[in-house]
Amino acid sequence: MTVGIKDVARAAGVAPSTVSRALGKGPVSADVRRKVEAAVAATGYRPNLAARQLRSQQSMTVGLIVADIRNPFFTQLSRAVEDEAYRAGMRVFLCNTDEDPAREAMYLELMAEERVAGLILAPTRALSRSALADFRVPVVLVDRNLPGGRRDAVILDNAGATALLVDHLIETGRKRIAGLFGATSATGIERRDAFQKRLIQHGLEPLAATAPPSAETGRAALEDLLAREKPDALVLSNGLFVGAALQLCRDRGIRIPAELALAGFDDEAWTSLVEPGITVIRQPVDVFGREAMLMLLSRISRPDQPVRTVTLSGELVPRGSTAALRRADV
Amino acid sequence: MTVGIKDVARAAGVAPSTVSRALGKGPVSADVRRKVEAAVAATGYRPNLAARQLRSQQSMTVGLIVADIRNPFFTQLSRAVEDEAYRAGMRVFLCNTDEDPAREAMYLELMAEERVAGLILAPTRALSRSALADFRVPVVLVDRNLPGGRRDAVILDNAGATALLVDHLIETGRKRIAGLFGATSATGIERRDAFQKRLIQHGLEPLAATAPPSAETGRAALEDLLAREKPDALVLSNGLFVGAALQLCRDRGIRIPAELALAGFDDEAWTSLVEPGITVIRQPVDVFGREAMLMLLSRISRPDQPVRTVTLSGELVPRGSTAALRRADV
DNA sequence: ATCAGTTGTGGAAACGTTTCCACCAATTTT
DNA sequence: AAAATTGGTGGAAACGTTTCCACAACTGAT
Repeated sequence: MTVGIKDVARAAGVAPSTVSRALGKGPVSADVRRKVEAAVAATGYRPNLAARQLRSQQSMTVGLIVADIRNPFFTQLSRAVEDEAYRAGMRVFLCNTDEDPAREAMYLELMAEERVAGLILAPTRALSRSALADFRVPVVLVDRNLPGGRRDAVILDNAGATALLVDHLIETGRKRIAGLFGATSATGIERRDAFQKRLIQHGLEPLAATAPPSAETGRAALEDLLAREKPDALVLSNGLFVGAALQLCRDRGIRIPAELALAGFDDEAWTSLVEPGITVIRQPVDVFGREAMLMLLSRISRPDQPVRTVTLSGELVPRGSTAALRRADV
Repeated sequence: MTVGIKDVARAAGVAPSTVSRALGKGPVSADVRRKVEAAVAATGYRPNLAARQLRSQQSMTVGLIVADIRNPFFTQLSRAVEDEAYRAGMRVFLCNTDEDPAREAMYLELMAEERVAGLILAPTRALSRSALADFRVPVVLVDRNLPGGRRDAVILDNAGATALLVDHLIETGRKRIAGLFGATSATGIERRDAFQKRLIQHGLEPLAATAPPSAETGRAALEDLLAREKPDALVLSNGLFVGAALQLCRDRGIRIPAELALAGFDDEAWTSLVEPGITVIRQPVDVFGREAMLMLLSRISRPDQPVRTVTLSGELVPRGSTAALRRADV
């Protein structure tokens, strides 16, 4: 039925092993190579990846497990990873956990069974230590680090970026600054901690809350936060929350930036399309992806090299949502 | 080094074939099943998917090839497909062509070599007929059909949805309606044709242009269209173009809807956050994904069943960007 | 009590490659 | 001129499973 390497060998009048070498990198005469290529074209032969992988005991695919495929950060990241993988002649197996630890565990297991060459992972906070510990394949963490720092990782300088946001809000005259942070990621927690620390340094009260990263839970947490704390500024730890906050303001008729300033993470396209534009931290997403893939390739080729952590800086993009207060607005 | 089924067999005191049956569905005694499970836990055994697939000649993974992973339509689609696949005990191998026919051809080839059980595909218009013709695995097209209609497909009623948009603009008083459509997809072309046909039916001049689906090319085409045709309404065939059009209006100070009405496809979250909200066609994206996966499973189980095409309807979501013109605005 | 059927088990072949080994011929070195 | 190296090739083993086959030990029907 399906045409295998033996059929090609027969068609070319050589041995199967010779076909394998001609298609791979082994030394073959120009004459044989020509004949084999002709036979491949004639038979419509396609190598069976499973057989190849089984015998050669190595795979050309790497896994990429992201927490939320709908988040533009992760889609852009996966594109960048894929581009770099393509450049290195590798394929990417993309999986989406939806911030669900059970699903994350399942995909981790799957990757192990696939015997992927390596894995790039944006872990949930609930990722059990052991699940990764008995994982023999090279792993690079991206966007989210794990306590212990025993793995290669490429992450944002969350403390620095959060401080940029807080300082900016204080400079523009805000005094009651509240923040909502993602509960399921190390990133969200790091940003919250940095937020609290920085506000205390400024002698202000840190009004922080966390929520699971969905539009509904975010909105509920925000409603609670606004009612309880009456803030004059809001910091949001991801693009989803920024959207939820803006929607809430629209529904309630809360004026931005006069009544409430808005600032957050992730420079999604629409943040500059709304009125006023939203002040955000822009992350070098493509660099995240590229760097993670290169790091993984390097770890694959030399498994025992020392662990590295690459920290990238975010950039403050000030827009109308945090414009300085004029006398008239106060 | 790596623990195989033989090691488990030895640990459990049974034959490898018995382990295989215990882990699979073959008949085994409760006693043996218990022993095997204990041995698996003790040895940390993980089945080798490549070996399993090679021997059993069947794969539990399906491929999903989308044209642009950054487009929310496709990310939401892939989530829906994945959910449904998960429910059926299958995995999804997600690939992104970036609307590039060369890349599409490469991934098609890859899927064939992977021997996937089936493939869901959003093809570019440039997809060569032959590339798919000598493709033996079951294929379901999604979002974009191919001429000939010889494949299962689940698509939008593009003509109907476009007519909804055009009629709505005419009802709200627009006379010079221009449209920009994606050049790389069958979908874009179908929408353009329906656009032109409907306008002609109304006795109006169809001002249509096409462009490759990127923010830059879209913007350039829009600038040209505005300068040349001086339209009072704009129809955009995808979310990317809607964003580009809005950005252009912002930059030029063009007032919406007074000077120019905006309406398009894809109900992305931000279209209700901007002022005014954008009138759009909402597509049942989750249904697309679910339906495509079910269709694929059905085709896999009965390869010779007749070809089906499922056509879904879009829903008009009228917002401020196409508000009726008041006297004062004219 | 014999026969047919079922259930549980082990041994061995098979899936489609790559790679090891052996070999030969042609070259280069001693 | 013999020895050593090199380039090219074929044969066969190996990768880790599943599945086919054979067989034994039961079950229930004749």
